[in-house]
Amino acid sequence: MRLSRYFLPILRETPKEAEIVSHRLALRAGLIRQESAGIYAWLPFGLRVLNRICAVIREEQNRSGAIELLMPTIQSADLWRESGRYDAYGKEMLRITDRHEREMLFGPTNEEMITEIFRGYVRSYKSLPLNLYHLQWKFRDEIRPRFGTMRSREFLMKDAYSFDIDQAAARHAYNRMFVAYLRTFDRMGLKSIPMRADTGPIGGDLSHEFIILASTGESAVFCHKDYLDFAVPPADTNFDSVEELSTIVSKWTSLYAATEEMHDAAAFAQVPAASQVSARGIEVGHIFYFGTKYSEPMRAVVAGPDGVERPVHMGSYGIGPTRLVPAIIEASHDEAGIIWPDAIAPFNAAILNLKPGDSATDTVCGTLEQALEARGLSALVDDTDERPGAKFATADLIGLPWQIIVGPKGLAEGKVELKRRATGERVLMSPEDAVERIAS
RNA sequence: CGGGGUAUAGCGCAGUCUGGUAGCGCGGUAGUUUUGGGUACUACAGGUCGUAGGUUCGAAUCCUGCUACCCCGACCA
Repeated sequence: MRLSRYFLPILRETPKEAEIVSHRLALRAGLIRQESAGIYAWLPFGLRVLNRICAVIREEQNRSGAIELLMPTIQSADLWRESGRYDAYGKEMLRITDRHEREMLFGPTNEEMITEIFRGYVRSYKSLPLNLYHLQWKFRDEIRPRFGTMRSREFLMKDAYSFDIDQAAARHAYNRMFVAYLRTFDRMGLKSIPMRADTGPIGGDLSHEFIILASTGESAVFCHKDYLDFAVPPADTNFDSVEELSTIVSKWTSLYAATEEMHDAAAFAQVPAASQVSARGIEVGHIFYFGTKYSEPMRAVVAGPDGVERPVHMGSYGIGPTRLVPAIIEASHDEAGIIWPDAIAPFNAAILNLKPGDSATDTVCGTLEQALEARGLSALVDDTDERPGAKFATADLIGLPWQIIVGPKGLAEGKVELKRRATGERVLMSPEDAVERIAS
């Protein structure tokens, strides 16, 4: 992709409304544009990041055995009356009346709808376990949205819903998601810590928030520092093995870790002082087991081996991709701009043509782009008329993991300069070697 | 919802106190210049001063209502 033909509105100055670094950088690097309070348009560059985050989430959800579907954003109020949440949810729910005066709502979550779908088809324990998920826009009319897409009213959520015959089976479903979440955040370069959490209005008695530490986090968190060095479960983890997963989950819940609401100062005091981490955190995922809270009132029942019908045991599991974008920026940036982790970078490399119009630099830039694409990698070629200094500043701001600097000076010796954004390391090498290095 | 702010060109701001018909920097366009860390110069384009009403010969400026947005708090799958 040539930058001169792309749509990347970069801001040199910081819009005054942006208080935290991820919000500032998301605006300056042309990722998002605010349209109303808590409502954002995703510009092309930001959308590429969002899509890559969703791709990682899908891979790990699928690996764990979950199955993707897609439910609508607009739901019927009647459905929510069945669970009793239509009145309970309060002003945070955006209620809509259609032309026939039917009461509708913009979904803040989908427990009711997925339960309705489930009960329409599933009758037997033989169809279980089942975990269905989707990635869909949600709307919660937050009292005060803030920090860009960190807490927005309209946001994208991956929400998964598990169905099992009993509590023991549901526990395994919970563990599947637990492990999938550890892997998902790790792949995005984030150190997530599962913390015992309040279940809130969703109910249930087993819940963990996945928190990443960040000074701008919205909640105070307390944990044992060893969590930061725990090894994340590998890709070949057997998600069907009850024992294997429960061993992993036991390990990851063995040490103290709690959010402010669940904090137990006495228990935390038992942690050696040198290992106590008292910090702020961003919630990037939240998982719940809530048993039959919805299946009972909504009559989602399945027959067991004994022929007796019983309410299905459920859990729900959320990740906010539109919150992950700022969370990743908070965790990975420097003075000059964003530093995208390789797994979710909008392009793999920036190719800086320091002298567009020069046949040598033009040719090498074109060759590099094609060579990268042949390897399944993407590149953004800066072919604009800017000064080299401006191009360096732009490349650092938008934070692609690699920069290939192509100028007449280096080409005189047949070399380009390869810069790693994260470390700032710059090495002169042949164009072929640069491609090789990025692909490896 | 309580408290505190803001609204003037795409972005950041001055001008408002003391009313006289709008300005600076960045950005944009054209050109000259420069060419490995945000180059310099010249010219040009771009604003119903959030909105509705009032006072006045005259309102960005004074008064009143409204709206939007931001910050703190409470709130928060």
